[in-house]
Amino acid sequence: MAATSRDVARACGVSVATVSRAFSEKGSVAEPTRRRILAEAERLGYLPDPAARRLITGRSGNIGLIVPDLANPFFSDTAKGVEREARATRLGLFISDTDEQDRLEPDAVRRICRQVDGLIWASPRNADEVLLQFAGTVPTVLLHRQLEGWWSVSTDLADGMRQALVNLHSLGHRRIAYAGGPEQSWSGQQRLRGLMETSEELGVEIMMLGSFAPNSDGGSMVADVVLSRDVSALIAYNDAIALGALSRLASRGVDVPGDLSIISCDDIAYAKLSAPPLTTVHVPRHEAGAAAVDLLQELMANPDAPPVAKVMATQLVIRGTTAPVA
Amino acid sequence: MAATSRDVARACGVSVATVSRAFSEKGSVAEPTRRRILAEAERLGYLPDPAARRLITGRSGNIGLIVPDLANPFFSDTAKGVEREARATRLGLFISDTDEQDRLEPDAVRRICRQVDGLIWASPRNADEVLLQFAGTVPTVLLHRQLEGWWSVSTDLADGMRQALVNLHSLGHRRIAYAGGPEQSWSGQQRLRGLMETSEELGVEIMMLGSFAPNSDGGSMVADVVLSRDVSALIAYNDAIALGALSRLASRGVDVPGDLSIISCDDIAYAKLSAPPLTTVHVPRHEAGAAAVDLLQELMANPDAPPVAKVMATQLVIRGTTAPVA
DNA sequence: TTGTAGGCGTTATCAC
DNA sequence: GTGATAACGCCTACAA
Repeated sequence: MAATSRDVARACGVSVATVSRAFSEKGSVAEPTRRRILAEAERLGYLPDPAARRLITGRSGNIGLIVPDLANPFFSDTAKGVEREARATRLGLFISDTDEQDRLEPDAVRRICRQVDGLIWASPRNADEVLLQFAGTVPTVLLHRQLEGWWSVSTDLADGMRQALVNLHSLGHRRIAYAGGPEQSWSGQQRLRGLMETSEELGVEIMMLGSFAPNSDGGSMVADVVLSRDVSALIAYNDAIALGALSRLASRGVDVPGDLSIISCDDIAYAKLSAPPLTTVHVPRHEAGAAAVDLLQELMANPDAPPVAKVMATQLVIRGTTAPVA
Repeated sequence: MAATSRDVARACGVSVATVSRAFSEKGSVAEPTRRRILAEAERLGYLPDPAARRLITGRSGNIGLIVPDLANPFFSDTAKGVEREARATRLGLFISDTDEQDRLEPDAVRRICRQVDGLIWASPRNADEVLLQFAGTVPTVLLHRQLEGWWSVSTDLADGMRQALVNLHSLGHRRIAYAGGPEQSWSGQQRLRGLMETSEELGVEIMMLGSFAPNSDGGSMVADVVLSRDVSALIAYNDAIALGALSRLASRGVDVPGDLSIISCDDIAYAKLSAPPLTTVHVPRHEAGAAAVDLLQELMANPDAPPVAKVMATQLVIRGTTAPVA
């Protein structure tokens, strides 16, 4: 059995209250007494029980993170950013993965919210109403998504798409296709908005190829579809699709970027390792995750502050899958 | 403020004890009473407070996972397996990433162990002594590693290396190099053992290229080193190294597998998307993660049971980076 | 600066 | 089957 504050108190000849104060960092304890207590605690292996502490203070020192898929590099990088910042600020981290199933999210929130002081919720596709049902339950920062009245950290995908389109346009491309991802995706809508606005601006029309699974299998399908159309450039929803497409295109003997230029979105680690390396819109996932923790701390410290919606910049990274139009 | 058992009790005209029993699934409560309580609880939004429950029962319903790097696909796939199985068995999951720094692990364990009923610890490189110092602290299952007297789930990398070497040998390769990873790595030692035993068996000698960072940058270095040696095949520590090498080799105009065959280890998602796709030893990370949760549950249910060291099979997957020797 | 005492929300132990 | 009550380990007025 682990030592309790009583054990330490007895061993030091003080009361449990003094032991508690010695550990709460702010109660006033005579310096020699504190040192004696800390030493004795160390010797006995005593640390305050988080559950007991939580019961009375109402705070657990933990935060929660809900993501659709930890095995997806986009989200594992995000989670890493959250984890690192949480660790740096001495917060414990609870993680729940919902296996890309929106309907599991409410249960995940319910199961997690009593154990944490705040929640970071990456819900790319769930309906606003589902989120709203948890308003006020637990301090929450949305990640990779915005919602009126909520705290959030998102990335400027609309501008990312603008950069992509402007770049293709300046390379002379006029017949450009877009392969979209899941239709309900919030960030997908931002991409679309950026694409629409910019295509109007530039006076180019974009051929919509439809909605694809945001993974390499979806990418294979994209490759076959795009070859059936008369386009010189492709913008893909994300790197996974682009990598899948690239692989399929190679096996069909298509030269990238000679026959077709490709730009995608995310800039995951393997984007730079493909042949040729992907030109892609860098999305600062790690930084977004860390920022979400910072915002959450603000929110937890001041629950009545007006919501902050932080938007992080994206940046086109030009590599090997784009070239001037033939 | 959330409703408490007292609120529900009052609303139902019963005692808190009965409410508690209605939620503990096994206490005897008259069926109509239970239904009334559950309905009222639902209405009030009552759920037992996990902290209070933990304080008295001593169990939290949570488990912990410690991994070196969540952003590394090897570990994020592992974590995903853990998460999914934990969710399936209704266990909460605490995650701590140690940023590949062994010295952070003890602190991570200490901070996590009071909040969980059991721990899954992926420590590829830390010294046995560091682990032993936590013996008996909290039910623990080691992951991707074995240690005498401990519960563990690992994968048979020695056999994986045997399969790789036998395959290269049967393709006619005799001048074979090995690019290793971190030297203290437990799984690295298993790879080495498999390589040694099999090379002796087959009567081929293996050229040791040394120790490299297990990421794509390490792979670039491997590429340059291997080109300075007279070999026809390369075995790489993991896919990240192989992918980095492949990329570098392509830019140096080396034909894979024409000039050089490559086999690596792990079979991460992007292994099949490179050009050519990687021949690699499949390591069942997801399954290993899930198995660790199962084992941990056994251990938690019966802390005095003799330790189980589960070893999962690996399997060579032949794709495009290997060919008969020129 | 330190001690005393009450209570956080739940479960376990008894009676009834 | 149900109710009263004492823990669980800690924090926090309040008193000294």
